[in-house]
Formats: sequence, C-alpha cells, structure tokens
Amino acid sequence: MRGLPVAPKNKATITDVARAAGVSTATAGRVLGGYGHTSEDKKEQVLKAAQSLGYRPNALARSLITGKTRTLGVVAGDIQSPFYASVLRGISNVAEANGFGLLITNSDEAQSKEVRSVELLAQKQVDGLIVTPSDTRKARHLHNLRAMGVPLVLIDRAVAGLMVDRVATDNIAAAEHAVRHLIAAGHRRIGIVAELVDEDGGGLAAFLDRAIAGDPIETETLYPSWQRLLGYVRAHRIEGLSVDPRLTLRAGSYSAQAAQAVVPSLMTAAEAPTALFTTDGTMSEGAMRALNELQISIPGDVSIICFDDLDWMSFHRPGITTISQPRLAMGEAAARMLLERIRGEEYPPRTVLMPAELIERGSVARL
Amino acid sequence: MRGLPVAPKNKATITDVARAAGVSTATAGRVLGGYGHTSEDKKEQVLKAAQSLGYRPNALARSLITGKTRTLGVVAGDIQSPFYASVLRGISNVAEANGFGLLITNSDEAQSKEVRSVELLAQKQVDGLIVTPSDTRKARHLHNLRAMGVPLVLIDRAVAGLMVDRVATDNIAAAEHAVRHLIAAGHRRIGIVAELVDEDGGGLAAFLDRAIAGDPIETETLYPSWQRLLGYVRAHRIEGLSVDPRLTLRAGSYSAQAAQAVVPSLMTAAEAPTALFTTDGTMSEGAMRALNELQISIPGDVSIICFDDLDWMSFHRPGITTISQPRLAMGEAAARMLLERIRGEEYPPRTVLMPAELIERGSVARL
DNA sequence: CTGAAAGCGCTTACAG
DNA sequence: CTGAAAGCGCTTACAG
Repeated sequence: MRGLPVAPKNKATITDVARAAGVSTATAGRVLGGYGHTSEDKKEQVLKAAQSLGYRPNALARSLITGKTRTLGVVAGDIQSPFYASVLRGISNVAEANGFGLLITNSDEAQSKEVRSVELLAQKQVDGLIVTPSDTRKARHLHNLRAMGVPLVLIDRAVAGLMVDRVATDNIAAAEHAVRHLIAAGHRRIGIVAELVDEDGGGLAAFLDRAIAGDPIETETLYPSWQRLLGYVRAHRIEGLSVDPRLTLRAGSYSAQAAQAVVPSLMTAAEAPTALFTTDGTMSEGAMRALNELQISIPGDVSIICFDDLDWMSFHRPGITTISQPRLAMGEAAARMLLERIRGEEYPPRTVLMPAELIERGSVARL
Repeated sequence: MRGLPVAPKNKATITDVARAAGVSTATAGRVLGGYGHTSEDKKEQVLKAAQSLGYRPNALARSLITGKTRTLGVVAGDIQSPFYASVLRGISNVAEANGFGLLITNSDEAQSKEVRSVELLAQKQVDGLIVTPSDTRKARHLHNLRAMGVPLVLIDRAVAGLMVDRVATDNIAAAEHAVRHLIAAGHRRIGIVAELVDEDGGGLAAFLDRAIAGDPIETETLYPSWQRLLGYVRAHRIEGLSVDPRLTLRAGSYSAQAAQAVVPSLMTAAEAPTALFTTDGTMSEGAMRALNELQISIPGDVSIICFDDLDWMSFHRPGITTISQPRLAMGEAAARMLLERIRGEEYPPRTVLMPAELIERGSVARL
C-alpha cells in the first residue's frame, strides 16, 4: 500500500456510470460499448454521466469476455536495425489504421529468446502474431501456435513444414540479378559477404559443392543469406563462370562487426576480387567500414553492390548500387494478411514474394 | 462462428487444471500463479495436470484482478527513424529484463495522433507510459494521465508545467560545443539547419532577436531544435561573433526532404557559409543529399558537423564529425525510471540530462 | 495448507 | 428497448 502523492486514481467503471445515469449496467454497457440498441434519451444520459466521470473503458475486461484483444504481437530480430525498423513501421501503419495495438519484442535471432517472446505474447492474448523465425528447421513453439489456431504470419523466412502465410523477398532472383549485373560489367572475381549462420547439410563447403553442381536444393526454408549465396552461384553458372570458394565470405553472425572483420583478409589476398556483393544492410555497413579503413576506393579499387537501400547509399560518394527490397511494404503486407486471418478469412497458406529492385548508382566500374 | 480448419483451440483454464488435478481452483491458482503456499504433493499434481493439458495462463484475467499488466506503453515519433529505433531498443532491453511487454505506437510528431495513442494505451491498461511529446506547451492528455496517477516518463522533450521524470540530452551545451568547435577551426560564417517547427513567441526572427540580445529564455520546454539553435547563438556570443539570420535554416518539418529542400539556396547564395551544423540525424541526411547533388565537397567546399552518430558517418569519406547522443542509454534510463515509479518509489520529478559527445572525424577543415 | 465464495469490469443471452 | 443474472479466467480475503 503506497500513498500516491497526487490525486487518487478514481477510475470510473461502467457500474459508476450506470448509477450516475440511473440505468442498468447492461444499458450503460450497450451505449459505452457501442453494441445493441438503446433509446436516444438513455443514450444521452449515459454519455453525459460517462463524460462527467471521466469514464475510460477497460479493454482488459472487454477482451476477457470477447476473446479478442485487438492487439498484434511481433517478434522481430532487432528493432534497432534499419530492416526491422522499416518492417515494423509498415506493420504499425496497418495495425493503427485498423485500431489494433502492437506488442513488440526482439529475438536477437536467438530461438530461446524467440520462444520466450512468443510465450509472453500468447499469455497477453494477442489476436495474431508476426514473427521472423530464428530457426527455419525446428520451431515447435510456432507449430503449437498454429495447432491452437492462433493466426500467424512469417516475415523474411519460412519454417520447414509450417503452413502459414508468409511474406519475403525473392532472394535468389535478386542476388542472381546483382551478380549478373557485375559480370556484365566485366567482373570475373566477385566476392560475396554474407551471414551464413546456422549451416545445415555439412556447412558452407558442402553447400557450395551442391550449388555449383546444380544439385536440387530445398530453397524455401533456406535462410535469406544462403538463398542469396545460391543466387550468387547460379549467376556464375548461367554466365559460365566458375565459383571460387575463397571468395565466399561468411560473417557468421548478424552484425556489422562480423562483416567488417572478415573483409580485410580477402581484400589483401593475392587474388583479391574486383567486386563485392554484400548480402544485406548490416553486412554492407560492415564491409564499407572495412574498405574505408583499408583505404580501398570505390569503384576504383573495387566495385560493390549492396543489399537494402539505406539512406546513406544515395548521398555516399560514389552512390552505392544496391538491391532494394520494399521493407515498409513487406510489413504492411504481413499485417494485412494477419488481419484477414484474424477476421476469419480462409485461404490456403499464402507466400507473398516481394519484388526486389536493382538501383544503379556509381559503385560498379566497367572493366 | 467460423470453422477452423485446424485443431480447435481447446485452451485449458485454471478450472480445467484444478479438475484434472483433483484440487480447488484456488489451489491450482496458487501453484500456477506462484503465490501463497501449497504442499509439495498438490503442487506436483497441479503441475502435471497443467503440463498435460498444455495450460497457459491468461494474463488478461490476472491483470483484471491485480490491476497490473506488466506492460509499458510507448509513444514514439516514428519507430523507423534511427533516433527512435535506438531509443526503443533501449526501452525494450530493460522492459524485457524485467518481464514487461512493450506496446508501441507512432505519433509522427502530431499531437492528434499522440492523443489517440495515449488513449489506446490507457484503455489497454499499461502500467506506465513513455512518451516523446509532440507539443511542449499544451498536453492535456498527459496532465490527465498524471492526475490519474499513471506513471509517465518523457523522452527528449519536456512539457510546460508537467512535473514528471524526464530524460533528454543537454542540447544547448551540445550545440554550443559543436559551433565553438567550428569557430575554433576558423569558421566565421556558419549555417545551421534545424526543424524549428512550432514556433512560439513570434517565430524565428523574434526568437533570434531575443537570443542574440541575451534575453532570458525559458529553455526547459523549448523544442530540441530550438535549444540547439540557442546553443548556436550562444557560441557566437561567447566567441564575439554576430549571428547572420540568413544562415539559420528552418526545415519546418521533421524529414530529410525538408532539410534537403532548404539547403541549396543557402549554399548557392553570394555569402554562402563555410561550415554547416545540422541539428539531428534526419536533418543531416537531408543536408548531405543536397550537398551531394550540388557537387559540393566536404570539407573542401564546406565543413560540416552533424548531430547523432549514425552508422554511415564513420565510413563516409571524409568521416563525419558529429555530436553523439547516447540514444540506447536514453531509452534504458527512461524505462528504468518508469519501472521505479511503477514499483511505487517516490522522488521529486527527476530530469536526467545525458551527456552528448563531440566525435571528431574529417568533415571540418581548418581555415 | 486448503477450499468455497466473492469479485475484477465488462458482455451476453434471456426475459420482459 | 431494458434490466437481472450469469460468466470470461483468474486472485483474494475468509474460514477451517
């Protein structure tokens, strides 16, 4: 029991309003809650009483009965990164337009944190969830959600065997496009820097072997960075170029530091690449830091194509050629699909692949 | 009534668990809710029953009784901007560490949206609110909150007469520092580009007159961009320089576009400045875009000091000298203060001014 | 330690 | 159209 220094919060309830208006709680509830029918004069009395009491509905009580909270839960990797920040804004735009609140958590791409987030959101009874799954293979918590009938939409990644709506970028095509653009400009030794965490099927070397051989690869549940690597390999195959595994750089984690750490040895090697493809915004920033420290100039010493169109890329000198994915629209699409499911609309699980666009600026030299 | 294609969500309640375990709901509630005392064997029975039924507590029901939701509400300007994205991550860090959820909304710096956000969050019964107020003069909705005893912490801005905890940057000192740094480097004509929306007391000209004359100015509830302008003027006064109002650029809104639009006329004027001070991350990006399009080189043609240390500033060529404010730490501090209030700790309203730091890189030339 | 009962603030059949 | 009553899924005194 703590004494509040300011006014006691005398929250008025529907009972208080009903008493003040001289009607039943049912009638007060009907006008305040906007359901059922009420005569004009009662309506007026109730509204006046509510007004003077400063009545504010308690969404908790309503939700407990209706089973709906009008709240969406989101599990993002890191709301601080430009990718998630934009996606979240997209989600927020449509949530807000529909009167939904947004409960947001970070997973830091760790499934243990993701599981905790989902549990928290589920206990808070969100009407649906948007998640960027940390693990594309196993995700019992997400399958459980599905089994409980909780609407779920995935962004950026799929989960093996989880049949739910999903929005992502066509990463393979986008990467293939970027790398073919470099090849067309005359580049033959092209480095790629990607996260490539969570390898499966024997790691990077084995994956490259299969990709280079053109073996069938289950691409749906591949991580985006692996998909982009696959696009890189395919571009080489199409153009009749061989892939040098020494040019495939794995950062190993999702951070600019990791990318920055891995670039120097490649760029100072005997057979350094003439061009670099960095597979997302964070990898791009790490690579740019490394190139800057090495005093390697763009595109004089090395050409570069990045992924994600970040603000600085347009005013950097030279302008950075990049693959732009519509982050905001991805968030909006995901939220819209989720709301449809919440409304009870039924379709087979949908996969929306958003178009990624090559934006040419000045970071690619013709050889 | 819609048919679910998958398993019916047979959500188990505490009643179901109690029945399965052969105890009362009170006992089941005690072990599941972690309150009161229970014998070891009953505890075991209940836990086993809960496990096999896949019981998940309904936080709504608990909150309705306890009056606590363990949820924080946040009204940010735009979660997509680097400033808010970082602040939010800071808030999220401490919320999560304390088992709190986060309900996040955008105001787009418009009070009408802010009012709606606050109302939504209040109805959802958040335990406390962190807001970046859009209007520093009038904010009835925030005063109401305070009067209702809802814990409230302000970030970045104060509200006139609203005595609540607050965390911000010492904007005047930071701007003064930046501008004196330019003056020390020999610059005499220094342009400033700032938002400067919501003028009061007669607009920009009148404000400048008062600032230049050294008239007392109520600085607490000044908008950050006005505070930074004041620091700019003070630096001139201290260094014995006069202020040329033609060098004070008002973008008029919080967007890179607005900043970009306003720079060219200044830079192409007869008496163009030799240096620019951009007063936040967004203004900085807009100014950089404009300079890039005008082919004005840094620091050869013009020197620049920005505000907020954005990722690209370190690898841009030249490196960008900037005032860095600890955005993440600001969010963390705000959340920590809010949690203290929620716990019932009582202090007089606290204002935490975070230190801003000048990071010297290569964008300032010595004249 | 345990259970029966009341109640949080609403909405929802059910009568009238 | 209106009200008395029951109930959403929990927690909290209150007895035993």
